[in-house]
Amino acid sequence: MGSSGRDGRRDARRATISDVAVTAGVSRATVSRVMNGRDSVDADLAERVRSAAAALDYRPSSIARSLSLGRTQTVAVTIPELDNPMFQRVLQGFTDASADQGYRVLVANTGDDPQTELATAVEARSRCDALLMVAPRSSDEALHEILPQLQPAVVLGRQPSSRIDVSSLAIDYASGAEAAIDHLVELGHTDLIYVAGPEHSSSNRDRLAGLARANERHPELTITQVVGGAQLADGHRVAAEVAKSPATGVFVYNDLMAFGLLAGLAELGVNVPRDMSVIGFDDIDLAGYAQPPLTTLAVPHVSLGVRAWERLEALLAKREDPQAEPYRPELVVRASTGQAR
Amino acid sequence: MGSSGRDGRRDARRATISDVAVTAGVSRATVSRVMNGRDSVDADLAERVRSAAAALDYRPSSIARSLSLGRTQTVAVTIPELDNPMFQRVLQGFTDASADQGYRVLVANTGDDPQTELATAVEARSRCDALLMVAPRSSDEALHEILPQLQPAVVLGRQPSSRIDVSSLAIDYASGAEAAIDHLVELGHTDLIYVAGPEHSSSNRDRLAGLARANERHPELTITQVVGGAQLADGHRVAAEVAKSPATGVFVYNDLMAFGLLAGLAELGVNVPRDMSVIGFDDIDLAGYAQPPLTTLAVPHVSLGVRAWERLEALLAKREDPQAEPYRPELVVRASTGQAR
DNA sequence: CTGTTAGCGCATTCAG
DNA sequence: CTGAATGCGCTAACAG
Repeated sequence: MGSSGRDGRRDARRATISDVAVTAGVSRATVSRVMNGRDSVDADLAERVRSAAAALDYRPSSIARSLSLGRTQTVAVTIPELDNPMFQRVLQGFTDASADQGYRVLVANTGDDPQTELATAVEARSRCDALLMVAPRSSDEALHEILPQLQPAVVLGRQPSSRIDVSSLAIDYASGAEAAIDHLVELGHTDLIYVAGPEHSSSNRDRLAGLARANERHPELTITQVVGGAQLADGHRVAAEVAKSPATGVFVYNDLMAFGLLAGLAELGVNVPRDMSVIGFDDIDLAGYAQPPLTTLAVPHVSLGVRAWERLEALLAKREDPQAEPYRPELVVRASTGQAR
Repeated sequence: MGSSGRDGRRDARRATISDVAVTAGVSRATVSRVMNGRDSVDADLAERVRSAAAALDYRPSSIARSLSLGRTQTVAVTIPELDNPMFQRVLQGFTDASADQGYRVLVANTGDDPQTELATAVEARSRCDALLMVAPRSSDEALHEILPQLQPAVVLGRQPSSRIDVSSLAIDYASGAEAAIDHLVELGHTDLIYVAGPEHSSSNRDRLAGLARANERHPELTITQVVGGAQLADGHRVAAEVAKSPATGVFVYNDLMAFGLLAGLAELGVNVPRDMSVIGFDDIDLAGYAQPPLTTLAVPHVSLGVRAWERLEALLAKREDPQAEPYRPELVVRASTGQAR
């Protein structure tokens, strides 16, 4: 088995706890105790162990520890699109927060295929102590069926549409969309466009629900839907259609597309906000530096990542963690929206 | 040890290979062989094993496998700033490429402190089969000293300043900076500003070296350095200083700052490129949608991430992998640079 | 306080 | 082709 036989004295394999035990003249248990900072070890012995360990450049195998302890100090994160800046910010907050408590993060990009998402989640989870699913694409049913096996787990960015038995951290996209429309209404706009997000994404559906609610409260509104997407180019592509429309206000699925739209509108000579008010979603860093600075709905992705970790940590510690209310995006008014003429 | 005694028949612990062996009436070795797709197993037995496994919802413990096989199918990545979009793109390329070959990625955000960077790298590496260090901040000496213990490892975005005994994937920031200056010179600009990056970052030093070389070839140039940073806000903050300068061309450390600068300049009524030419670095997605679209030097971070994985994979397979030339950023001319008046 | 023993879950040599 | 035995490296009960 060992590729070098029993006595591989001169090969470069890492020293094991046994090696340290031998050279320190103690048992492996004692080495283990010293390495784990147990107090109940004679000072002399402890010192001998420490120097032996140093001499051999010994570092405990975390894999062996994992097997023995039954925990890995690692948490898995599944993300549908790792190229999405929003998800990356979540990852950032989550990674930093968990690192503070000695945990590492295993990332898995699930891609757009909902088929593989769950399989990936299961696999990634199996290597770790817990799981965070960011904005899962899978159906509610599939999710509910599999989540029990995945616990501790938390789901971020998905409305807990039925009674979901995992901790979930929702973002109230609907109320955000509603607030966007209300803002445009207050400015006197009545003919509106919604540049939609990915058709099957639940966050797009949520926004549509918000639009519907706003429309109920303001029956005089016209809200035309335009096929969008999620990327800069999608927003840019849509500019001509928006420009020729009689609408005076546009609510865009996300800031990225809003940026593309702003650029396209500028090329077409449409003045924002004079000729057209534009409002985005997310409040990415760049929003404040757009020309004109972009009015938008702020979603604090980094802090949501942090909160996701706090949830998970509570679960790991078997603490009760009260389900928080869905996060309501906050309106940030800048210069891309203005009074209707 | 087992918190439930020998016969925890009714607790929810995952089935182990032994459970499957018992219910299938075979040995654990046979189960192992079946699970790993060894052909040399009687079809009947194999079938019995498979159905037992299915019935018990058995999934092999990857931790136990790791210990037994001596490999984890996981690679570690250290990143100095996980909030840096460029590094995230590297991570994206790397994650997807490695996933294609059945590897998972463990991310570790090392933060700005070079002190902890190496310790983090060692710790993360110890859980994995290999390591990618993205743009390490540590000194060359420290790096050289520790890297041998970390192999297989590759370093991305750092000039192999002395003979470095790990695979490294360098980006030739210096030649990029030179190309930026040359571009401005060709447009007739002679009074130039460099909005500098983080003072101690090696990628900033590299750009400075490029500027020096360009200045040697064009002794008539004046290149004034302005204290910048790396973020949008830094670029914005610097706008006034740039605006009041007699310079007509600005080379900015990265696109993010260039964006901030563009916004600041617009607020001050400085027309780009008429009054001032601006050139960035990186070619982030947004660059083409800036107003005006940003001339910049393209660094293909995603593909660099992919190449980093290819390197690492070659190392893991003990294949020889020829050291490639440092990547030379490519000039992308858009509308933010123009003829000097 | 320290050493002995057993076991985490799996893969693999070696007999049979 | 199959099973028994052994080891991966570490931790934790249990004696002493």
